[in-house]
Amino acid sequence: MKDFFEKLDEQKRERILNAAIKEFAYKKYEDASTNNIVSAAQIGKGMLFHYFGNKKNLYLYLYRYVREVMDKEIYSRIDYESGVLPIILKQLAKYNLETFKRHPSITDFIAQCNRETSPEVHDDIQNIRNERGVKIKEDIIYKNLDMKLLKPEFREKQTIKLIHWALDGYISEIKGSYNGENLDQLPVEEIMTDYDSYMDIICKAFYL
Amino acid sequence: MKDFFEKLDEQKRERILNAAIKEFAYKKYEDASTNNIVSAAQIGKGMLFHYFGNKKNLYLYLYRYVREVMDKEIYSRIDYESGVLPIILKQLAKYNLETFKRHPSITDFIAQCNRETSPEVHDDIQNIRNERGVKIKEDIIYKNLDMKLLKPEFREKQTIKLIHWALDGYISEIKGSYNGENLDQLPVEEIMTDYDSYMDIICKAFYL
DNA sequence: AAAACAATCGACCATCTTGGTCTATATTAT
DNA sequence: ATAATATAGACCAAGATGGTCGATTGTTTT
Repeated sequence: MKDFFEKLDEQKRERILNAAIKEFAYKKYEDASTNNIVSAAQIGKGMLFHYFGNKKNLYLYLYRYVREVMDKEIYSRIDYESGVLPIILKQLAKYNLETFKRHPSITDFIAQCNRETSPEVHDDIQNIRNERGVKIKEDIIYKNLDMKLLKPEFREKQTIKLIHWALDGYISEIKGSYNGENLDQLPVEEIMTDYDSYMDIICKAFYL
Repeated sequence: MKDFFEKLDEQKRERILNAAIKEFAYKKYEDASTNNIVSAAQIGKGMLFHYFGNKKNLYLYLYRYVREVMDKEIYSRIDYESGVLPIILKQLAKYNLETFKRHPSITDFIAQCNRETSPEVHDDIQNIRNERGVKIKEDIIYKNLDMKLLKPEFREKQTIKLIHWALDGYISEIKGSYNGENLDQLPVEEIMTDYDSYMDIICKAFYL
């Protein structure tokens, strides 16, 4: 059934994926409209149901898909060895932006899924979530940090949180400013250069 | 017409306001449902239209209302004199939390209004917005800062942004964790004590 | 070229939701 | 008791919903 979908050429497949992810990202399951999806994806209505059978299947397919993307494109690529938070966060930021470029609404979609309470899909999401242990980003980061690299007066968990919030702030601003159009030309390398200068300030302030 | 509404006892009035603000906060104007509002506010459907005439009037009334609240309860109370960013941000944070307590979705509602593209209300919002000059929070803050209070090596705009993001991060986390229930017991004073300890770290790191 | 097969569209369906109305009932004031 | 006001929710036409299906187009296979 979904074989039909997976055999589509990449362009069309991603058009459908992104249209659907976007629709589900900003509405609860029940409010999301398959009509909006097909019209944004520029396909006939019949096709969506030919590929996925029904709304619920589509939704669960998307959830599995984005989880896999996040895992493969981001989390599994992080190198925690340095023990320096800004270095770890920079990797996260970079891979995150690259994924954002392909699937702009992916983060919001996942957040929406986690909030989802619709009885029709709630349990299924929980099940998929538990299939593989949920990688809780923050826990993994915190466990791999070397606090001795911080200046002595800053060796507290609160410092870690502040650094996290500060550097995430920059990425959020970038994402916010690219809401909409020219996304395929998002200059990741350039952004990472700016990221470095923020990182330098943080390191100068908190690290030895 | 809306006199009827304003003469309601406070409890009911705020129930209606919050139900409506919440409904409009997370959906575009066209997707927001007056049915959801009346059922959340526990009033009959007729009443909503008795008070506001129609959906659009309700929406614009809300927008005027929240703008006034934000102005009166937050922006106009800030004292910029110290020129020290964390001190200014702390005031913002405190007043913000108090407002959040009364109207949990107010910030999201305003954000949604600013994004709003529905032709039926877009222009009206812009007009209300321009009635009084928009106070752009960040501009006012930046203009009143005394950079000489920072350690010399940190006297850059980037430092300011980092501090801003970092401290806003704490407030966002608090707001996120109180999503839903026990909001009337949100311990603002206690939170501000924690805020102080984050503030201290920032000051120790960046200020003389 | 014909026939067989697959991919695609969008009109169509019953059902539900929408913003808004209006009548019938409570409640209050006189 | 009467008049005036406040309230609820059944009801309406219009539109949107998830899902179906016959018709059409495009691509192979013969």
